[in-house]
Amino acid sequence: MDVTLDQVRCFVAVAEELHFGRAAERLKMTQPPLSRQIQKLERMVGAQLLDRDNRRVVLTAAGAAFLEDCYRLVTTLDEAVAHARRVEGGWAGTLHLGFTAVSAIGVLGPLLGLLGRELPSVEVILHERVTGGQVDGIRRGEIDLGLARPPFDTSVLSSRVVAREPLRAVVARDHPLASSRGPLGPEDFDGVPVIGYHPTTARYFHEMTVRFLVNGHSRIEQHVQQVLTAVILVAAGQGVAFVPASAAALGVEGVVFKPLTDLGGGHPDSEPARPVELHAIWSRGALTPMLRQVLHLVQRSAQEVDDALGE
Amino acid sequence: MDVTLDQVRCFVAVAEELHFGRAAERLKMTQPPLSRQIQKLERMVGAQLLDRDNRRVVLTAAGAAFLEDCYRLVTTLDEAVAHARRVEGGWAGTLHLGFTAVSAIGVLGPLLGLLGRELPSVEVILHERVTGGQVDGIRRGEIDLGLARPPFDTSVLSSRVVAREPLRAVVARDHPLASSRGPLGPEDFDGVPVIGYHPTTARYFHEMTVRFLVNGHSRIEQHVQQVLTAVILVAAGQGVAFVPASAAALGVEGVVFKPLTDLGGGHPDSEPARPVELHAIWSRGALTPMLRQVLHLVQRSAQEVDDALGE
DNA sequence: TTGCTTGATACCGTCGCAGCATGGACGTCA
DNA sequence: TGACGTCCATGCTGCGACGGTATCAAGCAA
Repeated sequence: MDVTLDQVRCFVAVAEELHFGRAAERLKMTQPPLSRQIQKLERMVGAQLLDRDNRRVVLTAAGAAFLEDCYRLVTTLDEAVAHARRVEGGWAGTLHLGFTAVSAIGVLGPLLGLLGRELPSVEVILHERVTGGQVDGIRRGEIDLGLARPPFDTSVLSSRVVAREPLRAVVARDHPLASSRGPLGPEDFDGVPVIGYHPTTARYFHEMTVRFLVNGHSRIEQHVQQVLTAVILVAAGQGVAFVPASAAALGVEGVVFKPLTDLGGGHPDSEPARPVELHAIWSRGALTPMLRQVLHLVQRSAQEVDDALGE
Repeated sequence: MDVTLDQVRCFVAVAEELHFGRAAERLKMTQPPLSRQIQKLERMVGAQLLDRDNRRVVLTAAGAAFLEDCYRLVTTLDEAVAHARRVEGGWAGTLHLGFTAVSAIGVLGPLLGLLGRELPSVEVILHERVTGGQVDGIRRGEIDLGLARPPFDTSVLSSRVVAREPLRAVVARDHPLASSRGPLGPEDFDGVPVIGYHPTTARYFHEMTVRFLVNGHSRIEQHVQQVLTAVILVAAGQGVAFVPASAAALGVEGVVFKPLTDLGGGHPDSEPARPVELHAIWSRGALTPMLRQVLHLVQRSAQEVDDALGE
């Protein structure tokens, strides 16, 4: 046979009361079965835990040591149950969060702050990957939630817009366009060398660049994979590039960010003024309670960032 | 109702096998009651721990978290049982060890070393007290084992000789007796001022001094309580004193230790050559398993010290 | 379709546990 | 000193919980 938690609870009661009658009362039972449980426990443990004659009950050294461990035992159990409930409710656990190196600027920071405040028992593990890598990670179960750019395979992924921001042109500080007034249109870049993006690994910005320049006569000369690379090449005098407004936060020296005329013809529900979208993505059907919790916070975080920008 | 350890064990088995049939086999039971136990556990915990359809079983996030805690739980229980057994056998626990400041020199060190090696799970708490204080401590349960000088109240205390050593005379380096040859007898101290001990608080050395000097004509001029004090007074030129041979280890400068002629008429079973006895004492009837273990080591330790001295 | 696997359910027998009554040892009080 | 009270242990009994057998239902394979 084996030691039972009931026996442990009985022992704790008796050890604290040092009196079988009162202990039985506390356990809402009668004294005889309590005596038997203690006897059985002592037999299982293989040590005399209580020294008792007909007059008094005292803990043996072994009993005192065992009592300490019993406290730890019941505490551990209570915590285990509470923890399981919290995890089930999404209030605790581990969140594997994917994000893109530059694109999440201005979103990831506030989100992590909010997570730390609102879900302190959730451990966040960050995975910096490009959009494609995040999609693979989600499919393999390595990532629970990603922050990435469309488009996604909506048959296996669910998504939600987290942030929209304007598209900007980056030009070197000594470039003629740097001193222009007002928003720039596609025609302003006629004949200007443009740093473009890789059509597959940076598909989103590639298409956005192409869409902006449609019907124009500029020359797309490079195919970088990251926004940061594009900005650095601009600073090096290699041409101009189109980047999300938040790229200004990268702090690259020697470049200026210029507004653009609104981009038409994007997704039907996109805002022309802020066409660059960041989405939260997760495995369709794997909307765990924790993901639900986190998505609420993602929305709140995006809202707060929006409000701050609106001021 | 309440969570049972059996349910926990069932859950661990299923969570590890991810298969009710195999888990049941491992638990030496059939599958239906196992299913019921898991259901009941989930009801008790208040969270779904296993996601199962008719084809496969997977842990939920809550289940994975709970599993970790379950491991801790059973480990804690096993350790608690093992610990209780060790304590009962005297292999672990806490030992309150009393000793006298100077008298235990040469005994306490080796004993503590041996305890640390042989009973590493026994925590030793030292209590430096004079013999009387140790006796009180034992009576109050504050001390388990004392290292003290006779006589004791043998109706409540058991004792065992731990060490015997010669009595020596301490004299200042520039004292006439310092350069004498051979053992000194009582007559050598005729007319010499002798530092004596307090008749009640240092009864043992008081009586030993008086017994040695019986029929002599020396003057006992002080009544110190500790051996160390006596040696220091000797160094200060206040006279000579009688101390255990191990007092040489105190390292007081400016004194020399001189052998004495054998002391007759001590206890019937005492050795005249080594009349100063150190006893281990404990509460009669409170010979716990741990005390038994420790007493063995005390004997071994004394034996080793004796052997070392004999070389 | 049949057959196999696997978890859930129904039903039943048995074992264990709790409760009741009592015993036995010890202290207390008149 | 004997009657009484206290307190833990033990014997006995009834019930409830648990495990086993049989079966079902769902999904996959050939």
